[in-house]
Amino acid sequence: MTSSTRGPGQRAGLDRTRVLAEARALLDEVGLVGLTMRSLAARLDVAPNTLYSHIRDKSEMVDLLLDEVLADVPVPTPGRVRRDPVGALRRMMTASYDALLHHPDLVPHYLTRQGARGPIARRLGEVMMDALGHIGLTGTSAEKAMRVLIVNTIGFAAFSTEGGRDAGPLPTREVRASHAHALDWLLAGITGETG
Amino acid sequence: MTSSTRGPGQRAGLDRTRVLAEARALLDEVGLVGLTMRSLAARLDVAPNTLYSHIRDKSEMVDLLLDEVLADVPVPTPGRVRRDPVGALRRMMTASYDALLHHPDLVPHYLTRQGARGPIARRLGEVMMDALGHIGLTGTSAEKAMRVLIVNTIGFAAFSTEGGRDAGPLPTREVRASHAHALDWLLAGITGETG
DNA sequence: ACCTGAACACCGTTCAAGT
DNA sequence: ACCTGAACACCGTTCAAGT
Repeated sequence: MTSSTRGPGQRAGLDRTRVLAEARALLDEVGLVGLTMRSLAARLDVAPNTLYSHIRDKSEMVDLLLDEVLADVPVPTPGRVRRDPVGALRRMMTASYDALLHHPDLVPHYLTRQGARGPIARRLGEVMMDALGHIGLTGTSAEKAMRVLIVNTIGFAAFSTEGGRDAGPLPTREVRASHAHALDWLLAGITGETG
Repeated sequence: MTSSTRGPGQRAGLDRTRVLAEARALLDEVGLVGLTMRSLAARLDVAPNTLYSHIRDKSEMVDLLLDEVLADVPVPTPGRVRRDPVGALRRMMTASYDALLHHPDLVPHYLTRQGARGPIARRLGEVMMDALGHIGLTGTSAEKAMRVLIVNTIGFAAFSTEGGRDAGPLPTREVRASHAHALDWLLAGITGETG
């Protein structure tokens, strides 16, 4: 079951996407602590070092998983962003908060590692800059506003998930309300910036 | 040098405070990644398992270090808090931000673990609640405001120190400015809460 | 190109024993 | 009470070799 009889040279039918899909599944089951190169290899029924044929190292794998989480965040259309930029920002940040809550273990890494720097995260960043532009912010002040919103979201997501996957039914209502409240305060500050 | 010739039963003159002091020194030198039970034992010139005579496990040690970092935050006097509660909050959060920046590796743990729950952190929390009370907030709304301010500070500290101890001369000016700006927006929202 | 066996250089922690 | 040797159950990663 754990390691079949397969000699060197005999394929196991693995590819990069399969490895990543199984990594995500394993992450959901056992958390980041349980997601080791060796446990992932066991699940795929290959030797641990086989993974290095498909992935550079563990940190690359984690980075890819981080970006995938953000795929659950709906991207508003340019028209919608133009018509209601503040609402678009509010929805994006709330959806991001919810997406992050589904993967408590990963959250701290968004703040630590360059984290949200994969293609999906970059796309979200572009849309945010677009929305801020419609509010009247550009350049460094827009970047500052974006940082503020991102930190608020990731910070509260991390705060909501203390202790990883053991701390009760995920978003204690109070913390979720705090995130929404802080978001409003920040958006008020950001829009007031231009007046 | 690394391991002297000492038989079982022969004391090394260790105690809990000495262990913690040396752990903090080692942390400053090599970062959290380099702070292992074995490296700390080597520095103290004892066997690795000796540490368990003075500390329950590694997580307890990290928790104690987390709390120690906050000792650098000046606690305002009750009179000062009464006279200028908003200013007191601003100074406390800014000082906390700066203190956290001195220990980049530790920052994510303040959001992840119950983190800031040691005696020093609890004392700071009490003073914050006192200040919020003078502004006019009590109960759950005061707790919400406190959460918002704490998340903002820790979040930006984490954001300031991407990649731990390798990312340039610590606070990129822009991020530090963002923290100050967000702090003002949040304090404005908090004080507006009561009007 | 994909996979293996074997090994390297580590971890945190426990257990029994010594003084 | 404090410390040791030895061991357990792990890690991530590399290297040479096989098809």
